[in-house]
Amino acid sequence: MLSQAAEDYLKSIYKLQEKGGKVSTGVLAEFLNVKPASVTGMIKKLKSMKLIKYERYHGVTLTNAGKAIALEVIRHHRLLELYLFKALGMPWDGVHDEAEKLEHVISEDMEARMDAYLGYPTSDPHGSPIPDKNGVVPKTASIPMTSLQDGQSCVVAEVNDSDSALLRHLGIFNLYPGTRFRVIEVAPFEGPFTIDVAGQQAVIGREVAKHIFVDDIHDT
Amino acid sequence: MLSQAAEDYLKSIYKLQEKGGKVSTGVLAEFLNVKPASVTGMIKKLKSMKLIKYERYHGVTLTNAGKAIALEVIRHHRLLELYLFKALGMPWDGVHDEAEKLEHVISEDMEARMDAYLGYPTSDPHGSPIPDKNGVVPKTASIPMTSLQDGQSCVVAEVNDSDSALLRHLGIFNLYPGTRFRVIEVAPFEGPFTIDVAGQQAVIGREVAKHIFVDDIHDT
DNA sequence: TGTAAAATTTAGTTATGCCTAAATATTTTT
DNA sequence: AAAAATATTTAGGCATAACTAAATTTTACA
Repeated sequence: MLSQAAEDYLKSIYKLQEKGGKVSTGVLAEFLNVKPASVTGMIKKLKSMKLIKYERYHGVTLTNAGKAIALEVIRHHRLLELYLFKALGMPWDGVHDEAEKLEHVISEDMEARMDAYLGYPTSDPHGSPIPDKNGVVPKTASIPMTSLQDGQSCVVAEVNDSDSALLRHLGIFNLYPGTRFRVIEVAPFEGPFTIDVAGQQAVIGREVAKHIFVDDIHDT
Repeated sequence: MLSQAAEDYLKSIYKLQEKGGKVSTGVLAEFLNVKPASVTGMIKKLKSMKLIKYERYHGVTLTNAGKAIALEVIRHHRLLELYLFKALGMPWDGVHDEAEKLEHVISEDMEARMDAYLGYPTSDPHGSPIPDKNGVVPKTASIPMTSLQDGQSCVVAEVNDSDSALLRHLGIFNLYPGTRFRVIEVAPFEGPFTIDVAGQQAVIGREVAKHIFVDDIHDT
């Protein structure tokens, strides 16, 4: 069995790899809140297990075996988030931390039971896709809210799940996945977004908007 | 935060202490499947944290602080067992292993939500009492099945939860907590018990009977 | 293109929690 | 009550996964 630390490394590499191909030691260290020297150590171990490809000073990528494990852990995490949200009524800003601990310890049987209970869902409470049991990730096609223009209407597709204060803030405006809103105005010079959510006006700063992804865009 | 290993030691000391007062290094080592030398090491650590009382060569007992932690872990375990059984439909011979891993990682919030969902239960699927959130353990007054006589009728109160093969075996005869059965015959010379469960006859060996505890006994 | 800055790796340390082997204390037996 | 058997502790090691400090490699720019 793989250690929790190793699973976290693989999961993190997967997430960072999605943006840019190779993942550097420094970026991974920053993401995992450890020192770069510690990352080098774990990298060697993961390489010896053939879970990553690695050359000194040149970053890492996952092998197929490594990717499979990363997706399994992500699947656990997202299924757990949705399960805790729906079955136990946990607030959407609380499920991430709980899932972060549980994802490493649940059995395949428990995974399957949650999956069935939830009706084989494809996304978690924050809109992130849930890989299926074969590691296939449902396709999503959302764009950052920051690229919206005045007058455009859209639906919240996904929000960053790791910052619970941000999630509480979005909850106040009802900005959950599935919620439609319309951009009233984008203030010039990288200013905030004034939007209309179900008749209510809200002002969303750039920093917040960066963490919101939307789709189904219409000009009005 | 206390390590999982430390929590397991405290939980084990609590369970062993229930039978005989002080817990010896050897008994604890056997129970935890580690070597006595390892136990000595952990004991020193727990003593320095004031969670146990200990004198070289003379066994350990829990302090109030240690007992509180032990009961918290046991509460997690038993709530989880019942939750997995009722909410996810896990078989009663599977919940122990899953709970064993989860008990160390769930939050107080999750504990409270499961407790509420289950209606503040007082016993788990194997009939073991669930300590309340203040560490108060519901009183039970069951006796070992091995002390039953011919013709006595009783109700299953509690069965040992850690041996899943045993639990599967009992499941075949419907010997769950709450099930009433009658002793038809106790074979002489430490022989097996022939019993009647809802009209069905079953033969239960001594070794199995040792793990079954019963109450509400009537002579018929 | 050479040098300074930045990133990364190596080397050596720490803490946990387990192990074996040897030493020591306690208990049982004769 | 001494010897033998049993239990426990000490001493020294190992693996994991983090750390700091120093050395090395890469990159960026002057």
